Amino acid sequence: MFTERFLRDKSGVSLEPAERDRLEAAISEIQTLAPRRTVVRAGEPIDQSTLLVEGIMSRYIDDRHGLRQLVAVHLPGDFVDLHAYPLKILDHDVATMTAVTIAIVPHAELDAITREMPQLTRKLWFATLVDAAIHRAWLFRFGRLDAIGRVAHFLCETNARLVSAGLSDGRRFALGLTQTDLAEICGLTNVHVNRVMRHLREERLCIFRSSLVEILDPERLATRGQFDPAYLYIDHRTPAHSSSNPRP
Amino acid sequence: MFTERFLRDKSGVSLEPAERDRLEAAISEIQTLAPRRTVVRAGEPIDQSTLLVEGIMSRYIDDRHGLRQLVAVHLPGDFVDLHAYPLKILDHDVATMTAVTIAIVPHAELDAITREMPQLTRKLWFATLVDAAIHRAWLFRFGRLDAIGRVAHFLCETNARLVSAGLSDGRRFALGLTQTDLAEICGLTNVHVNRVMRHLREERLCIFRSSLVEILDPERLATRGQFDPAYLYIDHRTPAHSSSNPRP
DNA sequence: CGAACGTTTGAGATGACTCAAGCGTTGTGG
DNA sequence: CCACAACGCTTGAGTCATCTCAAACGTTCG
Repeated sequence: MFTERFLRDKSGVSLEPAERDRLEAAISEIQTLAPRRTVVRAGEPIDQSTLLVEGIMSRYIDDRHGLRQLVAVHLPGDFVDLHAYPLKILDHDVATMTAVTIAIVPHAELDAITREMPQLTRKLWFATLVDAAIHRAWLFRFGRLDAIGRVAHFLCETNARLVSAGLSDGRRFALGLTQTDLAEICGLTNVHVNRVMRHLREERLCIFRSSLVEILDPERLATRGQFDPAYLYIDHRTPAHSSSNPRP
Repeated sequence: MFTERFLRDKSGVSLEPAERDRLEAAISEIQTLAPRRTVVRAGEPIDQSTLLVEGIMSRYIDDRHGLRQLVAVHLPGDFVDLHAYPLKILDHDVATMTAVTIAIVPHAELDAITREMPQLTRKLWFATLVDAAIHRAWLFRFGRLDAIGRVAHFLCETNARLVSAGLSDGRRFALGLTQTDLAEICGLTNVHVNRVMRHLREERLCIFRSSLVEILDPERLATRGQFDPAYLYIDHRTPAHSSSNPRP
């Protein structure tokens, strides 16, 4: 079940069995890719989209000097470039951050789905709009938070999303990123991210060492990052995930 | 024709006459609203969306202390909160910036459209994704540009969008915003925006006085703001707009 | 063992902020 | 029709968060 985590726990739009089957059937191929590979370039027409099964991917925009600004980080269960289906050409690049497993969905299959299953179409639309809501949260992060707040906000967001994917227990999760990655995500320098991490550690809010994030005080970390998870549209009526165990 | 400017010149998705008629028929009401009124609050369920006919609207997220971060500015022709149709609840507030004329579209009408007109549905989906692309451009602006670059980028973007709406000739356009509005948009203080505007004036790049923006050197302004209009998905095969003439 | 990569720390530079005050324009009520 | 209040624009001075540059240290892996 490659689509197992897609739209899991999203309020009011979790997939019906028939819809999930249809989406599974739309997958043309499963691939594994190495870390730090660009898989889609801005401006190139594309006729398929990528569902992330395992690993972390990113979307970024290069500036004139080749410095990249990350505009999204994708976790297992995300339909990374589903928006390429209506758009056909992307305004940004897509890359792997870690090694990943992805499922390829041809746009021709999505054409069929939009013709035949308007309810499922609306749920796919919904999924792209949650990504847009995350963009807005990132705008808030950039515009209103200082360096410590930005990192705190990102860690809270990632934790909430991984809990929803069944990959965090709410306090500890694996995150195969470097401090330099964190810097690109938060619009800071790696040097300053390092100082921020030291601060979070000394304040007993959060520890990030050797790809393991440990949130010591979720409450205070969320307050420091002014984090309110409403924009993730996670349905809290269905509590945790007993299906797949969280991995440390 | 209240939908006249909606999706105008968007590459590959301009509306067929039948689609435009259907959308016009979906409008339940036309309203005019005063400047600086909040019209939708985050977290409140909504069952209708707003097409902006005239004026400027904004979307924003409040921080803990009530300071707002703008996450979008909407111009005539924008379907301001179409994303509320799949999402049902918004993660941000929606407000008028100037006096506006809006067209209300009930979600029940959009339900009918998604059932009956998959092509039009895909175009509505497309419209929400262009908004997301603009979010990404804003993230780039915040993460990679200094104060002068941010303002330059925003002015270039607004110019391009207004040209597409037939409301700018590419060099001069009316923009009923204050320097404080510009500061909220660009994540700066109004004091600093004032210094930025002086710089742009002295460099003969752009003048903004009494609600009139005059771009003196579009080329250099775009360079200064690292502005590349690709993310707006405007179709450049159809040249300028002879106002509301039908196109071949 | 050496090379590549990531983390850590220090010192100095700087872009944007805060606070404060003055000026110009517009609209309104006496 | 004037006075004044409200609002937006402009400028100055001092502060601070983050950046840049630089160097050292730790870890992993071929």
